[in-house]
Amino acid sequence: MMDIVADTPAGHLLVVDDDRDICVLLKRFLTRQGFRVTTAGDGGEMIRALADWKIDLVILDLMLPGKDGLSLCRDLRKTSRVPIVMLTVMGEENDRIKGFDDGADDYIAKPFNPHELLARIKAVLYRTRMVPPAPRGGTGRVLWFENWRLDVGLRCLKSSNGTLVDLSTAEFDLLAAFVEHPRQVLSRDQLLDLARGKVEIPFDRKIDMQVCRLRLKIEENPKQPQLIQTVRGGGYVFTAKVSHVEKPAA
Amino acid sequence: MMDIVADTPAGHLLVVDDDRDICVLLKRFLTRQGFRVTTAGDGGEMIRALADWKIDLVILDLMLPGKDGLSLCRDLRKTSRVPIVMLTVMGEENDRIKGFDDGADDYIAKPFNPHELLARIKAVLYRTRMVPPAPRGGTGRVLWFENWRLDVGLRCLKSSNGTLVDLSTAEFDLLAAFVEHPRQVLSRDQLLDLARGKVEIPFDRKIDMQVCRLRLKIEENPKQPQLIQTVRGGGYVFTAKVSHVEKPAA
DNA sequence: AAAAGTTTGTAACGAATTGTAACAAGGGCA
DNA sequence: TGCCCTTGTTACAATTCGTTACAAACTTTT
Repeated sequence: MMDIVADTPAGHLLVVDDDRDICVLLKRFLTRQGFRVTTAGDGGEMIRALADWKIDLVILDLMLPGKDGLSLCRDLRKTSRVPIVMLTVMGEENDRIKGFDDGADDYIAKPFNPHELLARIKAVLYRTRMVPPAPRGGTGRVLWFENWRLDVGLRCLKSSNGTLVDLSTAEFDLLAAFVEHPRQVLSRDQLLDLARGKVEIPFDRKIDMQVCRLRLKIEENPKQPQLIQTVRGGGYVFTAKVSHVEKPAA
Repeated sequence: MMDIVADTPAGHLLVVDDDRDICVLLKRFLTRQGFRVTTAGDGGEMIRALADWKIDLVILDLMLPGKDGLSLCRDLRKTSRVPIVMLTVMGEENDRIKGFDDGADDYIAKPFNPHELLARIKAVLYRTRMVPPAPRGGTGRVLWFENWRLDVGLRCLKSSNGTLVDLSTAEFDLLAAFVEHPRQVLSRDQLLDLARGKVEIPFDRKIDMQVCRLRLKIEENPKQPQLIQTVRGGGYVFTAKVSHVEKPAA
């Protein structure tokens, strides 16, 4: 259950399509645009996802194995007010209109232009007022330290030579906590709180491990760490100078 | 030769398209917009251009004679991080999305609005351009005394011959306290305070131990200490002459 | 749904660091 | 010199941290 608290995405989308490729590509694209994306291959998975998460918008393929998208759309509307964008296939004009009839908030024909889909998603989200239309101020935060560029919105870390460093969620959150509180000694409890957003019960050594792993990825020489230094009996400090850069709205 | 300057997002673009007209038109337009533009008609020319110049962004047509744009895109991504904007033809929707999958940073469908292309180029350049990291600020305080160089920012101590002396955190802090208060008699309480930032309760002999250990590491002859001298009944004094040096921006 | 691959958390061991105790050494003063 | 007091040093014990190995929890693939 990955729960991201540090920087909430623009919204949580659910893509329902039986074509795995489409799911993957859409997930990648929309994630890059700042959304959190969950995918489902059929109606069952969709129901489950909707039960498990608070979904802001559903992108629903018209043709699905088992129960088709239209019926799902209808069903959904009976039980929920979640906005729906239907994916239809070029030429199925009738179905398209039916899609509207059956409660979809918008539709888009496959093959589609991802940017157009994005625009529709934003428009629907805006209309339904679930989420502010543009990514909020914090989303585009980009931070520099040493030779690193940390894009909080995109949740990625690049070296200045351009190589992308692969950080897991937990690693990213921890690093973000450090970078956003440079030159402060952060106790393990504080770090746990900052990185997970939760106050965990017992004194743990999770953080130690996490720090160790993080150091392996971002320190030149992990044995003599420059960025994350340990304060015996206190916690850890991030010692680099951090410069903030505000990314303009896309 | 390229310039990394802040005034304009201008840069050196490489347009790869087998359609000579497109190349010419794009070159004219983009040049007017302040970019330096090189064109290539196929993959071979592209490779050569990339070798000859420092290209900031590649505009790559999807359909090319010989090796097509997609494979080129993939290849390029393996060897370089240069941003890529793909040109696709309306209707090649699958390829379009695949372009994303294969590492393009953005794409635009032909026929396109030049201004839209311009906007995409700028956006990609902004997203991907690496700004040199900010120099480390005042934290780079460096202090000299005798034959030693104490880098407070890097928390390391070097001998003038370059050998690095390995100090533990507590040792470093204690030394820093001394070096930053030269020629002052510092009581044990003061030292405790300066080095740990805390006022500890009972009178201890911790400091004595630390001083002893520090002397072993930095004194030529620990039995007859020159740098840290003890003041009987008072504490310790750091007697060396200290010169401050502000570290230049890296 | 099983399997393979990731990521995260636990346990444990070893190493480094720091504090305590004990005693030796040295200084000042009668 | 001999006695008290302070400091230096050694030995040892107690923390604390880094890291490896492994298990549990999740994800993604098949």
